[in-house]
This record gives sequence, C-alpha cells and structure tokens, in this order.
Amino acid sequence: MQIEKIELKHQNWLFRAIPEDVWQRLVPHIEEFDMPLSLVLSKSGANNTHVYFPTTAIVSLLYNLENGSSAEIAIIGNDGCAGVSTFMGGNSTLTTAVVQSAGKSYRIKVKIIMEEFNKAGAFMHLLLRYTQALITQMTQTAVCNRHHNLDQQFCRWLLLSLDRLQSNELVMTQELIANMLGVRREGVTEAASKVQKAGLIKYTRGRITILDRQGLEKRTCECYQVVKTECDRLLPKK
Amino acid sequence: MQIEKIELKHQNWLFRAIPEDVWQRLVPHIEEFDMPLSLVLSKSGANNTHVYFPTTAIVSLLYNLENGSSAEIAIIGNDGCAGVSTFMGGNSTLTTAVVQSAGKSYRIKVKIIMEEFNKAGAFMHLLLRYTQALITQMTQTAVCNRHHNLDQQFCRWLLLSLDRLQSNELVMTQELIANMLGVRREGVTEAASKVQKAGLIKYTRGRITILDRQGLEKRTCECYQVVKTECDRLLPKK
DNA sequence: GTCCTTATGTGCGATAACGCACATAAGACG
DNA sequence: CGTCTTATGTGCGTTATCGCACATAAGGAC
Repeated sequence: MQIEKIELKHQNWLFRAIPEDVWQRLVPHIEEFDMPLSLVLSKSGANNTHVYFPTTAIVSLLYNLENGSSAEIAIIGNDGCAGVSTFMGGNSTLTTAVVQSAGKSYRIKVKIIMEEFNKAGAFMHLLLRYTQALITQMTQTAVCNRHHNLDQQFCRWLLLSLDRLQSNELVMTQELIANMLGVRREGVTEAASKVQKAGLIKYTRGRITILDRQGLEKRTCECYQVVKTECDRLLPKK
Repeated sequence: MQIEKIELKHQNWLFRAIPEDVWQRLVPHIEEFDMPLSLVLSKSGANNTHVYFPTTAIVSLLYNLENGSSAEIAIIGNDGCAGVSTFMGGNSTLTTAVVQSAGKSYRIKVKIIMEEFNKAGAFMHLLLRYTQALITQMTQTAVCNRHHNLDQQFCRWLLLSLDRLQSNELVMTQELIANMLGVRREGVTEAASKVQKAGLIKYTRGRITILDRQGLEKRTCECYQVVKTECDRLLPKK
C-alpha cells in the first residue's frame, strides 16, 4: 500500500513536487482515469469538473475556429496537468482539451484541489509555475506559427510530444498531426516523408518511430529548445 | 488629496477592482512612471523589479527570435498590467515588454505587490483572472497567426490597441506595426492602404485615425471578438 | 523656402502552403 | 485469400506573403 502510493507520486512530475503534507491530504481523493484517444476533457467555455494529471497519456489544448479548422496551443503530458483555468479564475477556457495519445491519468475534483490551492502555500506556487510553463509553450506556438516552416514545426511537435511520453514511438496519423498543427494533411505527408528520407524517423500507417532524436533537434527551429529550457527552469526535475 | 486618490484608482481597470483595504495599503507605494515610446520594461529572462499598470500608454509583449524577427504575443493597456510572471513564478519571462504607444503608467515594486498577492485573497484572484485574460490573448494570437490573413490581422491589431486607448487615433508607423505582427513593412502598407480605400481609417506618416470602428470589426476575423468577450467575462467592467 | 531624413508606395520574381482530385497501398476483417 | 476501409502519396494550378530594389512624398530642421 505504501509502495503503491510512492509509485503513484512518481508517475507525474507535478505529483513529485507536491509537499508531503499536502500530498497526504490529496491522496485519498486521487482517482484513476483512463484516457482513450480523442476523448474531450473540457469543451470550450464549459466549467471544469476535475483537474487531470496524465501519466502515459498526452493531452492537447486546441482552439477550434468557426470554420472548422483548429490549432494546437500547448501539449500536456506527465509533466503537468489539464485544467489550469480552474486556478486562474473563470473556471473555464476557450481552448478544448483533447486526448491526443491514449493512456492513463489521474484526476482530482475541482473542489478538493481548490481547497489546497487556496492555502496559498508551496502547492499553489507549484501550480502557478506550471501555468507559467504553459504560457511559455503558448508564446512559442504563436511565434513558431508566424515564422517557421512546416518542416521545422513538424519536428518541434514530434519532440515536444516525445518529451511527454516514455517511448520513442508515437501512435498518431498524419491527419491528426495536421489538425494539431492547423495545416493540410498533405503538408504533413510531405514533411514526414522528407524527415523519413533523412533517416530521422520511420513510419507506417498511424505509427511513427524515432530513429535519430539528435537529428530531429538539429532539424527543428529554436522554439523547441526554448520551451524545454524554460520548462526545466520553472519546474526542475532535479 | 482624497479626490486625487479616487482619480488614481479610476485610471486603470485593475486598480478599480482592488478591494478597498488592499488599496489603502498599496496607495503609498504606487509610483508614477512615464513611458516613452520603445522603452523596454523587461528584457527576455531578466528579473522583474516592478509591476507596471499603464493608464494612457500601451505595452506589447514581444518575442524576439535569434534571426532578429519578432512577434507580438499580447497587448497591455489600462485594462491590465505588465509583469504577471512576477506572480506566476520564475520572476521572469522570455517575452520582452516594450512600450508601443507612449503615455503614463503607475508601478509598484515586486516586493510590495507580492506581499499583498501572497495573502491569497480577492487581490490575488483578481491578478490571476487578468493573467487568464492574457492567456486568452496569447491563444488567439497563435490561432490568428496560423489561419488568418494579414488584412484581418491588421484590423484585429488596430481594434485591440484602440480598446486599450482613449482616443480614436494611434501614433504608430507601419514599420512598427509590421514588427508587432511579425510581417514585412510592405505588407502592412498594402493592408493599411486597402483599409483606407474602404474608408475605415485615414493615415499619414505615423498617425492612424479610425473613421469607422464597426467597419473594422466587420473586416477582421473572429479573433478580436473572442478576446474581447472573454476578457469582459473574466474582468467585468460593470 | 530648401534640404534631408524617413515613412510610405510599387513592382517583380521566388517560395511555401493551399485546395482539390486522384492514385496507391497497408492492414483489419470476413 | 479476397475485400474494404482508410492512411498515405502525388500532381497541379492558385494564392498569400516574402525579399529586394527602388520611387515618391511628408514634414521637421535650418
């Protein structure tokens, strides 16, 4: 039982950083939660019911335009949580949180987590620092959308996703990636094909394997490193 | 003296919303601060010393790329404050805060404002709600950069700036606007020229006058209204 | 009024991504 | 093994923006 709790705490980086007293109070309220592909955790403008802490799943924050196109704003994995607008106020956001890669997560009810947040201690500051890390991602997404080409953005997206997963394999169709990046599917096909020809990845229908991580890092724009470095500064993984 | 204090409180929307007891404690520490064009309030990665509350000035959050190009992430006027990373943690951010339109502001030292913030009361929640409003702006910037054309972005930018100023006139060269939007100066010239021909604005060297605000709203993308509506929800101006 | 800086206007070839229409092939399922 | 769905590949004309080179003109300085 004790071992199980320690295990739990190690499955998400925010969990690890929670002070022990807060953790003891929270543990009884942490629910397991399975995340199938494409599950929508929170719709645009809808009130949050839980805050979600992915362990093996990846969640995307997407914005959907009136005309049906969309764009990813940030990626959330076992480094963070979905539902920061709960703390920030308004209790909802215009972005939609969607499961981009199926896996497991834990969740905590809004009421429970806010009781701890409002104590304004280390736990609150931890969640605020994570929110700042998310802001960094959003900023870099905006810049990257403006200035960098699809090749670079494709590599950035791969790397950001991989950093939030264990394996060196992504289960994801090019069509879905195109939705995330807000570009045509054919564009992703072209980018993926080039990167494969360069020997950095290998893919078949809906499954991408990374062969040369360093090569990807060289091929992407500065945005990837910028986000990684700043997230490490804000939330050091020791 | 009392009248002067009431006036002060009405010059910035966040000031107005500060609870009276907090306000009384803060007032002695509020400094006037002049903001000339192009003043850099905080550089990328540098520690914040103050939080700035513009009254007649406008501040842009910019990200500067290695190659010298840049992109605006959010606009701050008398609706908010520059320096939210002070509260969020890390005490710095990778964006640069630059005065985009000269004017006046007030500022408060980091130490003073954090003392109040850490009381975790209405003042903290006010600042967090404003941060959420900034996040909304950043999100929409990312989406708009991806999906909307320069014409629409130019109009969005004009409207967002105007909402944060009193007058219907902007003092701003097309070169500067191009820097904000992260596009070529010639592109802005073309967009501005079209909008002028449509009779919505009138401009001469470094001075844009708005003739038809509703026309601008019709010409821009959904992003403008989305940001406006969400900011009003988070920080109602009564 | 004249000069000179600097904001704005314009033309043109290059490029990246788009929209659309199909072709191909992988692999799930019977 | 054959079938059928769906992920991926490819071609092509269109469009928006870019980068560059230069023309024009507004308005402050003297």
